[in-house]
Amino acid sequence: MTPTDAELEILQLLWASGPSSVRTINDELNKRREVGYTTTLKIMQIMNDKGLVKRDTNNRSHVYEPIIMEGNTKSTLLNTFMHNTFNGSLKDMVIHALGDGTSSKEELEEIKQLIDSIQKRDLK
Amino acid sequence: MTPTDAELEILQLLWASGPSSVRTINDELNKRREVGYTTTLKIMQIMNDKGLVKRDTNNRSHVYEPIIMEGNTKSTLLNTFMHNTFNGSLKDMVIHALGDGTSSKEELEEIKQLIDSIQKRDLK
DNA sequence: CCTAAAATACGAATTTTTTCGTACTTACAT
DNA sequence: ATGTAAGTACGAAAAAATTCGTATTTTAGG
Repeated sequence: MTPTDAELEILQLLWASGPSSVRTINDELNKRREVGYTTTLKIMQIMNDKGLVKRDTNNRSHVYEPIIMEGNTKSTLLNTFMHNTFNGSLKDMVIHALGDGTSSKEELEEIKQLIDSIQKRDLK
Repeated sequence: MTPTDAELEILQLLWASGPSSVRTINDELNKRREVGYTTTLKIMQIMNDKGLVKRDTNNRSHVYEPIIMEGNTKSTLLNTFMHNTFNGSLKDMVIHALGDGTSSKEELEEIKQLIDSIQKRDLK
């Protein structure tokens, strides 16, 4: 199951901070924009129903924790997006990502090294 | 204005094939999945209202043509996605795109060359 | 024990996007 | 001229995602 946008935003916080209460997450969200507490609560309950997270209900304030893995989830989302937008062409996507001139020298160099390390890995 | 998923799918066809009638586009879509003619018509009318395309109504069968540019549109979509999913980190995104081992040797090589050409370009 | 603060539960309203039915129009072949 | 095939127009239903109000529950402090 793949998360919606609102769910993804919360998952990112959970992945970054570890198990958290609704209060904590809602406070984080409200640093960015105004969101009602029950809105955040509801989304997190839905995520629980869907099996994206699990929760510990032992204490009054429930603690939510991601079940789905960050890496897998992002790869799936990326594949879907790449398919929809770039007809599945990684190269096309990279052209658009790098080609607008906003990438720094360092960033380009880093990415080349990244590819090198993948190529070395694949040899083994 | 950025297109929805259904709009993007149609835009891709228009970008690829040039100005087209609703009939043509709907036929293309139906090679992939079943879509009602009036559904396609409606989306294309909405796109016209939004200013994503323009249309020539001189003939009975109207001919639609994209107004928004393919490159710009895809870059915008990519930026939004990268922001939502990878916290704006191009490097993280590339890691996920390349790291799952599904990229061929050739593809990796091509992308390295792509980066090289960008680096050369940026020197000038 | 009682109250207030802070949670959860849950239905429902809203918003956005997609899909489609129906009415109307146009062009053409007979 | 007229029937039919192929369009367009448009409202509204359906589906998906988000937001929130209100009722209820829980807990800690006085």
